[in-house]
Amino acid sequence: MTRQILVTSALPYANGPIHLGHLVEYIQTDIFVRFQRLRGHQVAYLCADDTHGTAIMIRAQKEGRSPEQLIAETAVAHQRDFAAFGVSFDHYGSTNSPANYEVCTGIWRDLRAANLVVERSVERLYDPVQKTFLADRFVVGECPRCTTKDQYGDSCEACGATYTATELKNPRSVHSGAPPELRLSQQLFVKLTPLQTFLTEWTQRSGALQTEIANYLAGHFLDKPLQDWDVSRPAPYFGFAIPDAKDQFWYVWFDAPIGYIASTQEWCARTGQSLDHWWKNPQCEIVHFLGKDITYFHTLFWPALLHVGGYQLPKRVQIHGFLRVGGEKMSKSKGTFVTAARYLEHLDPEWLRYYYASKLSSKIDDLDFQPDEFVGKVNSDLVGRVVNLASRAARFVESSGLSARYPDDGGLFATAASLRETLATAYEACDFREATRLVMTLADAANEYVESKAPWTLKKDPARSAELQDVCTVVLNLFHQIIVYLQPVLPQLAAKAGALLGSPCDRWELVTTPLVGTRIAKFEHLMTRVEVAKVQAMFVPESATGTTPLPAPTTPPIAAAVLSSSDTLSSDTLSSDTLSREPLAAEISIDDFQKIDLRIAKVIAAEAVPDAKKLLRLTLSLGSGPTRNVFAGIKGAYEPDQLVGRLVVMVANLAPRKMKFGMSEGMVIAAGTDGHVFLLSPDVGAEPGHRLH
RNA sequence: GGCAGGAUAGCUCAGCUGGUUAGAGCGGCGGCUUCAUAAGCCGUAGGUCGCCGGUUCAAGUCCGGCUCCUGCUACCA
Repeated sequence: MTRQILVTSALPYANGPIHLGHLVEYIQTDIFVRFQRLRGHQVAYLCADDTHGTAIMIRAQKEGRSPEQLIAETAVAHQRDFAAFGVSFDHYGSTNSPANYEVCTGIWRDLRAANLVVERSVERLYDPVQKTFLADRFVVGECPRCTTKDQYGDSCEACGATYTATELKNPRSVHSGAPPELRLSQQLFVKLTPLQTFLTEWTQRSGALQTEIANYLAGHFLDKPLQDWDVSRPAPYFGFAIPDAKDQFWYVWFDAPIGYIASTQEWCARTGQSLDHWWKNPQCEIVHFLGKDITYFHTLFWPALLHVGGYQLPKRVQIHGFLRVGGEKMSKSKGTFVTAARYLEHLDPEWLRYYYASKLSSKIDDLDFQPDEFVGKVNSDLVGRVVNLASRAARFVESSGLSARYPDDGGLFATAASLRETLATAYEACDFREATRLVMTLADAANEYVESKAPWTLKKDPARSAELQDVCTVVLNLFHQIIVYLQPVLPQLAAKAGALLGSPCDRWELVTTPLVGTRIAKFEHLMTRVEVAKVQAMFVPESATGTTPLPAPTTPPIAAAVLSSSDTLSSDTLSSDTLSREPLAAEISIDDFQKIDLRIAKVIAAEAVPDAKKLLRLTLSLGSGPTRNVFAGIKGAYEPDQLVGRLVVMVANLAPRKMKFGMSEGMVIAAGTDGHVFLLSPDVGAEPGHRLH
């Protein structure tokens, strides 16, 4: 049965660029969407920019232009980034559109008709310079309890006190610096208590929500009367003026989710469809993808609005966690706040799609980007196992094509085909980690098959050419199945593989029918390997280009240490003020220090490396155990002969590093910079193997 | 402060309603192979399942307490 599915990703705020954190959501949604399309279902994937609110208004003002100019520019950038990552929206709108105003007005009318709108006078903070009301977080001052400076208007990060913004000492607007005033504002509220029974029923029993979310709502909001929701903001405000209220605008969170409907309407108008067919049709499954930070809006207010407006409620709200990098929050100063654009300067978008897929489950857990793991997944899973299959087989059948009949493969093809329901279940549940894991077991089986049939041996015997063709037919068919299964994750790879095999990989059921008798195109690499250095290069601290000191690298210690071996030695000439030239790194714990195993080592042999400008090859002894081969960038400062026999300090547990001239199994500690390098020596008595504490 | 989650091999995670010697992938180590983008195959070592107590014939799994981590927190619940 063909399903009709409307899918949305949360609307990105038009106040900043798309970054790797956003992409967790858009890639996750896109994989789901492409999976459904692959299965032959009718899918509409909709999104839009979220354009209203104080933040955008203030920023545009600061930049001396209109909010419309700002959001127009952002819209272009956002859509360019999404396209680059293969996010396949059917339509991308804007909440600042006539369509959105129309839908907002309709729902507003329904709220009024249901008697759910009430007016109330509220005391609010006002910035007299910017002439705008201020949310609590736009007011800073000293904590009234502990007097810590620069605390926001709601709570103190130092002592944990909570208070209202008016209690701050020396309060000031973050926009203008002016002390805020208190002013009365007539605001409009949506009453939610009349909808409480409905919301309780829907959140707890519809099955649309993940269990954690249902529990959260039950224990936090639905256990007591829901508060009325303040949906208006006084002028000036960048947004839609409420048609039947003077100088009041809809709060951005009122019109933002309505943007889902408005975007659909624009798409329907463009393609000659009916909006009701998508939003008022019980047969249509509405699925929202969003981050956990906006759970509350999408699981209480939004269903309330839909309910009152007579729209279908979401069949499913799929909530995901946040992206972390190296176990920490993304940070601009640490360089881990990576925009989509910066990623694209260094790396292939399909790598990220696969990496995220391999980590995503339907849980709400945060997802941690780990550079080493990223490299491992791409190189080992995609290049080493999947793409390698085509690489191992395609060349043997470039002239002959595939066998006319599918040969006996011991049941491999049938087994892979029979996995399709299990895989479909995993994709359907957004358990992409499980899906990719299962596909990799198929790739393993296929590689074992190659090994057991040894086509390279068959090739040497012209009498066995038919057998060779059969083996390659099997391998390429297994490859084809794998690619079809991965198509939602890797659409570009699927397109390239389709061209190679002369058959598209665009329908799920293709995995049940072997390709036979077709020609195979000349083999070209389908995907390149990724190098660690390229991933590291992406993490550039924001301050790196300025004059502020570089913070300690957050990249894994291995990579950082490897970089340091060349960086410190190749940097500029010695400065008179060495400390300011290379400022102190961030503080570390004793545990951090103890990870580094520094040892006394004896130089057994030293020689210049031919063709290397700066390197000496050292053979180091730690007293016992095997000697270490270490390349050190000290050629300009030391003669090999003078080093033999002396003691040095080395990092003994540094991961071996493959260098152009061989493996380097450690790092020799030295001070100074290029041309002025000074090795460290212990006092008399220290022996090779001694650890430094 | 409140609330929702989490803690299982070096890393990322599976372990359903309690039931044989706790699993997978990656990484490590050893061997094999050379068709392939130094890719592949085989083998192997790693865990007092955060801590304490309880229920039970039986607990990673259930209950209580504790510790630590993470997130959310609207005009703050």
